[in-house]
Amino acid sequence: MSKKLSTEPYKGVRDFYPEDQAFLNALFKTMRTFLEKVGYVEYHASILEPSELFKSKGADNEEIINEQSYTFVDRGEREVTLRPEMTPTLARMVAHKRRELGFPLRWYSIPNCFRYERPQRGRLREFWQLNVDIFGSRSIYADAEVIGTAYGLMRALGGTESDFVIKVGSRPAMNKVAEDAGLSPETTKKFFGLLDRRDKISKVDFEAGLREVGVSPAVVSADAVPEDIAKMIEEFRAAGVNNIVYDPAIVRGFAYYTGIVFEVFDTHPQNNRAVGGGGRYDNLTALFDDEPLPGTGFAMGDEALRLFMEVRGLIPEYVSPTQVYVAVTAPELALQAQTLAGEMRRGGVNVAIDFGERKLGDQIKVAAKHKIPWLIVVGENELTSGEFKIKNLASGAEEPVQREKLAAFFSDKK
RNA sequence: GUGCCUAUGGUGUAACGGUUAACACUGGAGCUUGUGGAGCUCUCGAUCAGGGUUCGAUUCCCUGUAGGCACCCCA
Repeated sequence: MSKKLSTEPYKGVRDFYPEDQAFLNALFKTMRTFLEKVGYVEYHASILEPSELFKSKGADNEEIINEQSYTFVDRGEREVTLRPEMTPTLARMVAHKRRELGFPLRWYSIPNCFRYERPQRGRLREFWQLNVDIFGSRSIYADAEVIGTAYGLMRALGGTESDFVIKVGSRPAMNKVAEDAGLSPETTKKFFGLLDRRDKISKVDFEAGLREVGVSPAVVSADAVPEDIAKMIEEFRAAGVNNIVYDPAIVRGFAYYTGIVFEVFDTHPQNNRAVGGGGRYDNLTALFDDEPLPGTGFAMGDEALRLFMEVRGLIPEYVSPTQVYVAVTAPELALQAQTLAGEMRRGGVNVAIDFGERKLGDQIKVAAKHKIPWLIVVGENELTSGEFKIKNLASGAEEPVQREKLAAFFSDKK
């Protein structure tokens, strides 16, 4: 006997069974509805990009491309990469048509991305990542809008203000701290790395590290709020948004950010993690042309959001998109059941039928197992009388309905 | 890349180093001849791989593999 294949999915990627896919779809639907309400439009692109797109962001990122991406050579000797993030693609698309797009531009996308790394809780090799960006504005109100949009989305997903906190930091402010302290580029890098790690090390170690690089702990305290951020936080307060705070340790790695940066943190004790983050970048299209195009935006991962919702019971119970299951009392009636299903479908109802190969009890079982809310039995009696009993599988209640009124019965029960 | 933990049917668990690896759920078949999504009967199905210790290994040891978690990194 030959060795059978494993039924496990490839390392770090997920199978989406109908219930999983239903959740993902619902999550995306909430995202789309909310973002389109506040003026964003959706774009998309291929998952494949030439590798060089991800290589040129800066010397520091060489390693990321070589070791943490899916890169291979195609049959035409081109080096290609499965996108590990969407921003370079976005920059490419915007730069490609910048003369005809019209700014400010509000775009969003929900791409799947791949990163070659060891999977762990909340971090997988394939993930979907909402990307929200505004191009063509230097206004701090664009930054504020992006932060407010992240806030609004968290609320739209069912989060309350105590469920998450948005920590806002400032690259320029920290650059100035480094400059005032007379730090060399290497020491500045060390300083930023220290800031990034602050929440993972003790306060004593953090402050000792600061003194080591030559920065006073006082200037990186949460009390030393940069003026523009203080004003922004105050304006959010006035608008009734109270969980946005200044945090000097938010610097977002060594990425392309040049201005305000922020991260959305889950406050649940068992789920203390960033669910997303972003900030301002003013030089992104520099890869493609000479005229700088400012932008600001953020990204959120599907798995981090799912965990956020899961620990709070915000994930709704699955119900099949199929509204009605048509059971038949004998195989010979399958065609009649098809006809009936067709009538209901024309009336806008989602209907699946059984082929009558198994007993009525088993057919009911299948409908219940598939979480289909309603059941209709097609038998000789019903076909003759034209009256069908509609069974609610959740409550067990039954209700007689005339054949021609079936579709109407369900039309208000979506 | 580093460290820690885990590995028994499809799923969740059980088995002091000692009979034929047990139980529940799920799946399949049947009975109850159209409301029985229940009940009853039957049934398919597992010790990750390779070494070692032992009279005897699911159990102890080693290696490998896989998975999980944390670190590194996090675009």
